[in-house]
Amino acid sequence: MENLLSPGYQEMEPELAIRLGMSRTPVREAVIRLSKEGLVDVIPRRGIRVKPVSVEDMKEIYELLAVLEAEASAKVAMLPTSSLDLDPMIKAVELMERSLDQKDLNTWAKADDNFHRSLLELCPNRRLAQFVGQLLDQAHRVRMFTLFLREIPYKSTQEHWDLIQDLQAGDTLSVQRNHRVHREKASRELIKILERHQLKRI
Amino acid sequence: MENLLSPGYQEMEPELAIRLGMSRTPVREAVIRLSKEGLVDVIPRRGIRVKPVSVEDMKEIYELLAVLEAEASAKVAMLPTSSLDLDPMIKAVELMERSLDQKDLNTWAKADDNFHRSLLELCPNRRLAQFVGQLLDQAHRVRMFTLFLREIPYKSTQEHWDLIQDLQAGDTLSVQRNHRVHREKASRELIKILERHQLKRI
DNA sequence: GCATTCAATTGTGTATACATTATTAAATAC
DNA sequence: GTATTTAATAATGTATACACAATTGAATGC
Repeated sequence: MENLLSPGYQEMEPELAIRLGMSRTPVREAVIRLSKEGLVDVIPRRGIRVKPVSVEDMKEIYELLAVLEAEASAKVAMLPTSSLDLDPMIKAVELMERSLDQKDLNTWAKADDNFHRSLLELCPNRRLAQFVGQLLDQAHRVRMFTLFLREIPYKSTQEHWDLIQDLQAGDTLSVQRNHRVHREKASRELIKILERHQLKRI
Repeated sequence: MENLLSPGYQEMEPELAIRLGMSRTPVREAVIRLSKEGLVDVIPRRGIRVKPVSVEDMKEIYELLAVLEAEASAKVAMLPTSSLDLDPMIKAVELMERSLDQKDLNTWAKADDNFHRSLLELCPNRRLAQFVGQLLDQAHRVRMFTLFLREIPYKSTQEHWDLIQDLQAGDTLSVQRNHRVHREKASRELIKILERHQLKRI
């Protein structure tokens, strides 16, 4: 359903339409949407290009995730516990644990993504949630790519449990700090891998 | 160039096309773009609606502006002073002062907007800058509306000079705190006006 | 041989036409 | 008279067609 076209891939509107078996109209409309989401570039008369995500891009994205997810967490922690359904997040972390046991990194990554998106659903600031969702989309390809190049993320699971506990306790400041640290750590590791493997653009 | 259609205004694609004197295709494409920017809603079979901005929306927007503009300022303050061109910002504040002397609030508002957007241009995190730009767009209509309902913003000018000084001094933490406080203050005043005048949606 | 201009090809933007689906209104049955 | 079903209307999504603009290549002039 995604990632069918490689990064850097570039072709013109009419060719894309033929490849996708539809007319130019829906292709154009999809391209407008995708370019607004920052996933493709439209270079007039040169074609539509699947945006390769650079190391610099990942630094930008994770810098924003650190600030904004932490903010979102804090907002969620401020909600009355009665109206909080943390079940999806708990289920996600349980799946992370199980898949890690079986060394099924793909499932782990999906569960991790699920955890973060479930948290966003609880965030009352919808603009915040929606923008963070876009950032996660943009980072997705690179995360998938580095998934098998990184160490197995045993420690990460505990960090997620900690966030859940903070939310249950309604500890605004703690969850904000922990989430921020969580992303800053992830960022450092990711950048390290990208630079070690000379993966300038993915 | 903007604000031709009132908030809450709603009509179908074909009617919009006739009103704008063009075919449905460019209308559709514009609507897709505008909906991605959060300025209109597409309600299938009911029409395209110019999004009225509610008090809740403004709370969301200013909450994000407080965090993100402060972050952007901090990033700018971390840049080497040599590569920093603060001239547009200085010019903007000077214009704010002059227009305030002449009680020309429209010019003041434009200069104020210019100040904040000039700062964004300096921010190396382009995603951050672009998203904050969108938030400013969304808040624009309400700001214009409340412009003549608020007190004349004499104090605001000094706050802007302070930010410039922080940037010149490269004082990351100070500019971050000051910018955040600046927006939080603006937010409180705006919300107060909206609630006092019962302006639920603009 | 190089540069400039003109023509041909091709991509983009816009218009129009068509098919599909949803909603509303009308008609019939209970 | 009300409810359910069907038909008509109208909006959306997609396809096609056309006009314009830009780029590339060829041809001619210097």
